[in-house]
Amino acid sequence: MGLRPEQGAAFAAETPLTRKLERLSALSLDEIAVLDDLQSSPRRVARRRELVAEGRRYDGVLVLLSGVSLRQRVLHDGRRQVLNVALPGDVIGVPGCLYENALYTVVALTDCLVSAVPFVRLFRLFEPHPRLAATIFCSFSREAAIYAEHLIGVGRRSALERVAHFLLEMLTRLQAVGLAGERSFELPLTQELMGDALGLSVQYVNHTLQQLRADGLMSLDGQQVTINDLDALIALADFEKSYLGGRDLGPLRCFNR
Amino acid sequence: MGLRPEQGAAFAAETPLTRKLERLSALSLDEIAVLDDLQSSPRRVARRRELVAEGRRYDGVLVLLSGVSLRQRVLHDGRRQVLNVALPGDVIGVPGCLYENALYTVVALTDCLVSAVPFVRLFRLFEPHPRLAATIFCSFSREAAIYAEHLIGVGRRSALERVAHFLLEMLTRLQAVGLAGERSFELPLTQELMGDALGLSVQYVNHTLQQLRADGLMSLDGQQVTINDLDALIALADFEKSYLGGRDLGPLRCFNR
DNA sequence: CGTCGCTTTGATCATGATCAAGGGATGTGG
DNA sequence: CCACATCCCTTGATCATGATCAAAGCGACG
Repeated sequence: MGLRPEQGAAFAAETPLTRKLERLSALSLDEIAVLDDLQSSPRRVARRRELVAEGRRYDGVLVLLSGVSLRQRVLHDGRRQVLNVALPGDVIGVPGCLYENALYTVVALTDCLVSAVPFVRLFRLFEPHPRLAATIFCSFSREAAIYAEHLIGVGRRSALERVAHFLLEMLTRLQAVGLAGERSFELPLTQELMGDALGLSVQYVNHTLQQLRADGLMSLDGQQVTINDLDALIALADFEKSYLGGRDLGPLRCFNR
Repeated sequence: MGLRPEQGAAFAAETPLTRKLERLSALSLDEIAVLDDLQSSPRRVARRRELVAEGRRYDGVLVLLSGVSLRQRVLHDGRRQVLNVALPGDVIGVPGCLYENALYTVVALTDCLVSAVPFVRLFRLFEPHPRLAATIFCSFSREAAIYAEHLIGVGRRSALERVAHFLLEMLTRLQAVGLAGERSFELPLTQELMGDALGLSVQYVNHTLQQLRADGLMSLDGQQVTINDLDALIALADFEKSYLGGRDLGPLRCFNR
């Protein structure tokens, strides 16, 4: 569902991945065709199933076409850390699948549509499409920036700031793939999972959300989050969205000459 | 100092970077020559100077040849999060420099020797040396794994586990570039910086180190750390070193056929 | 010899965890 | 259609991990 709704459109960025990469640097029709080809023959994965299993070996990555999935690690005593939330357009398996044995588990939070891209196909882009390859590999490297930002949050932000930051990140990322409104979106995680992502207990996440609501910064109706005072929330969270996007991928400038 | 000590050696992995990449997959003499060339004309940077300034624009990355540097972010109110410790052989500027404006600051902890590698030169490797380019870009992507591991630590490990994990990571990484003994190394950070890396206060880091010493797991003499009971420390920290290395870079297998 | 940077110590405090339990929803099988 | 189960949110009480504040010791270095 939702896969290429406007099949007839002349040069629309059709898949979420194309859409995302387009935000980094303009793509040629040729490159878009290559990307589309990479995402052909998608596979359906049901809720709660594992997309990537820790310890297994993989020969490629997955592109998430629709749905939401979670990268996580469970420690021996059951404590869990959610490393990242993958939204449509995200690539699953970086960096976990770059190792002999996958480092993390990725589970489908909702039913997902994914397309497998073997490493061979990625590396074969080097020669005919160096610019596209560079764009893709830079976006892989940027993965690290999202983790770094989470690290800053978990390491040095208070619970309130963390939750606020998380909400802003979700809003921004969902907007980037057209899944959120101006100031509202549907929260894809339970409060327990938010806790596991933010290094907090369920109860404290709940408490914190109530605090944000009491302060009039946001409101919650079921899973529907509405940000009431965007500026105040941004100030509270010290949110700097540049790490999520940025118009022209800096390093790619050198292809323009 | 320490740069290419054995100039005459026939096929020694001479620079720390070559050494590191060699651990991922065997390099041809040709590829080693290219790497050496990338690292020619190093620049000296004094202690405390910034190698990368947050907000500035960069057109390449730096390879750290010798010395230690810190990637960090300072929040508006002065709280600091140390994101990573860069050791010889590490590439500085991923992912921070992949943005229009650098996301993080990198400061030299000791005097450093670095070599600048413009993005153009990296991308020019695609065509003549696809295998090498793949190795380099995969190692960039793996950067994310180190952050993810830190995230797990800061999010879900106790202070004791965190400090233990940090010590083990330093030991392993320093060994990889020949800067540590079997079970001892020189700690390149002050306790305050360790705190900023681990999301702890200075005093508590101190307290925790004393606890580890009292339990006979390690001993400390000035900056010299000695691990007394490696197995116990590994068990305590739930340390899984595969994220730091791993013999054959999984995705590169496809070049072998 | 004084100062600066770092470690150490101790006392007090607060953020956020844990434990325990109740309360809707939604779903499911009898 | 109802009993029951499950999943998730919510509330309150208590507890502990680790922060903060304050200050002293201790080299090294100019």
